[in-house]
Amino acid sequence: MKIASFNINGIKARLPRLKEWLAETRPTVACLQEVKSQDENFPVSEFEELGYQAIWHGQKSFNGVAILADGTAPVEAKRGLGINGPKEGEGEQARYLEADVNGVRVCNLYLPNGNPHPGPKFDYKIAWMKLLRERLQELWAQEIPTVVLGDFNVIPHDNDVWAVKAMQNDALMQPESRDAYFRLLDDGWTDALRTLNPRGGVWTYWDYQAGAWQRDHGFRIDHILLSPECADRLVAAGVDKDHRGREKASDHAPVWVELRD
DNA sequence: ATGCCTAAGCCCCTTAGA
Repeated sequence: MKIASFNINGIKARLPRLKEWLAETRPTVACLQEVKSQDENFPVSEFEELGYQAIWHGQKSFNGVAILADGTAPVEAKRGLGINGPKEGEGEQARYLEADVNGVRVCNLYLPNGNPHPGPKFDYKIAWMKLLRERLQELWAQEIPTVVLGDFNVIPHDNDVWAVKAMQNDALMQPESRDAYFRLLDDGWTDALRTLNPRGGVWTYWDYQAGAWQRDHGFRIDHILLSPECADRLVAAGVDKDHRGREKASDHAPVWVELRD
């Protein structure tokens, strides 16, 4: 089965490109981030026409996550990690959705960006990552075959970015962000793209600004982590890079893993 | 030191992204 993650940056603006990607690459499971739409506006019928069933956790203007499954209904297991946003009186942001599909637990996440650093948004990012780790430790203890994927907003290594200097003050590669990410890996999760591309140089994001795509000024922040049961089934992992270069593209490219059945 | 570019919502500019 193929499990994919795609930060679409607005489902309304991206719908033609998103449907095109689903039809061309036909993932078994597609996890979406930055849906940027309220629940009642989620275009579920558009996906049903393509043979996908879906669950979603929306929010007005920002954030929002969804899980699509080919020919079957994702069975929701958890919605949100139980942490409020960084603004006074703000409720929980729509950043986490977990479901079972074909015997695999899929954890779809849109991790807080954390800029500017330092500040309350960065503190929120680190707190969010701590709660994520606790949730993943629960799943680990239950020995559930699990895939954790999405926009982590963390550049793990220096060779995951086109120029370290350009990003060194950014929340995406602060030592605290990286430490929190590596604590997850130390718990035993396998970073699928890293495992198959240990020398780095694989990007999943290119900024809209300053000709970043044309200059290949990108970095890797969309990740797919595998529990041991899933890591044993890993046959391939990749980035659908050409989808970043199309008209009205997201600033992220889709990432995916292929697991043996 | 800042804008570069894009999306959404609401009012044509602001907020947020990374």
